[in-house]
Amino acid sequence: MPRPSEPTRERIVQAASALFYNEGIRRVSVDEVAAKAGLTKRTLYYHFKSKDDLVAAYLAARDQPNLALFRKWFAETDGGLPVKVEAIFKNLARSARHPKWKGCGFLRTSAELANMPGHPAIRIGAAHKKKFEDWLRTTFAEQGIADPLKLARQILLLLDGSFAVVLLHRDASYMETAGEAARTLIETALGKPRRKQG
Amino acid sequence: MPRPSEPTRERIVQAASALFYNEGIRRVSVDEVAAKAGLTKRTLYYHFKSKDDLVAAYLAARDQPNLALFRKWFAETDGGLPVKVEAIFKNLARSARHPKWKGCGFLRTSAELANMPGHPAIRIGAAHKKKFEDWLRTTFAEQGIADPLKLARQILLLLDGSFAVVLLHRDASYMETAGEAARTLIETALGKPRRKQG
DNA sequence: GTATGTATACTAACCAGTGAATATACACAA
DNA sequence: TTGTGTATATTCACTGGTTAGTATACATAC
Repeated sequence: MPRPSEPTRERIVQAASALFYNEGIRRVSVDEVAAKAGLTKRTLYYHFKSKDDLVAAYLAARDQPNLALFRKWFAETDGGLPVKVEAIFKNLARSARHPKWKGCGFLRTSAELANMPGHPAIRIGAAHKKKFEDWLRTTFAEQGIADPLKLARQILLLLDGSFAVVLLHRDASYMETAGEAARTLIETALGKPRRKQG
Repeated sequence: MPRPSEPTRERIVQAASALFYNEGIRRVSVDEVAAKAGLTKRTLYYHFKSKDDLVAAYLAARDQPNLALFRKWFAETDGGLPVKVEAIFKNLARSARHPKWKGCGFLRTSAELANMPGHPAIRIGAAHKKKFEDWLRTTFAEQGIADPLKLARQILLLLDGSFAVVLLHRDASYMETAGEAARTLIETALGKPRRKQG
């Protein structure tokens, strides 16, 4: 039965996403993705020209929803800039306590494919992180922060650090530690009255 | 020619380290490791009971030298606590600019094997990071920091974040950004006179 | 003459990608 | 209304290659 096409492609990406995120790229075979999507490998290769292409689609599908979530958490939190940013980390900690959580798909893919620097999936991951950084930088600039780019980069480092450390230790409390560090850095940049952290 | 034994085992670990770090765990076959070590796979399986065992040996061999390097960079830098810690990041930035640099072997392995939470390699990685954190915590405690554990965790987050971000973007300047953030956090914890970062 | 160490040759499974054929839906003609 | 061509979509069966791990035999040192 032809003529679905877009739904089919969507279904393949859904299946690929679940498998690649949970098991890793190289661990998952194209056959497994096809089986999970309920079709044959040959059909999958009709919609995607290679496994690399499928991996790229997996990450591309994560880009917008991920950023939207961060923006939502930021927007729905009442308070000043430090509090709103810290809220992102608190919400992330909640996600990370879910048993199926396995870190950041972009970072894990870039780690697994580190021997293929030009791989499309890595470019998509890099662009995703740049978008997040840009959003922070713009937000900080609007608040009159002196060096908004530097502060945005520092927050990004804390975010990605917490992804990596929480994945390694399976201890989501690091996510909250990162949030506190972010708050301290933002308060310092704002020139807020100093207050020993603790 | 029998009777070398320990040198042989060592040679295998050396070969495995180069390959696993450069190419990734699942990408590298046991045959490749054996070939690089100049012997057959069967001999390799005489010294290691499985590939997992070999992966564990690869990371175990990285543990001490890595920590020693951080301690060395810290010790050989003149100045206060913030400057000495920042020096670690500066030295790391220099390493990261080397073309063969591919991030932190512990983090990349934990990302690749995230679907096997009990894997020995992940436990070795977690223990390694704990050792680093413990060293920082002890050092901070000796300097009278109020909450040395929290600060040590924050620095660890920045360190591992910079590993991840620099690997993704291939831009070692993030390592220096992380160093500045570390300095800011330490100065804040020390109650130093506030100074807008920038 | 036995522990230790090494090599040859193999198994059984897996995997990315393809060749050839087929089925369906729809446009258009009769 | 009915037949027919064509692009779209799907399947079966296959290839050539790779992989972790092993059965068996052989060599060296002490």
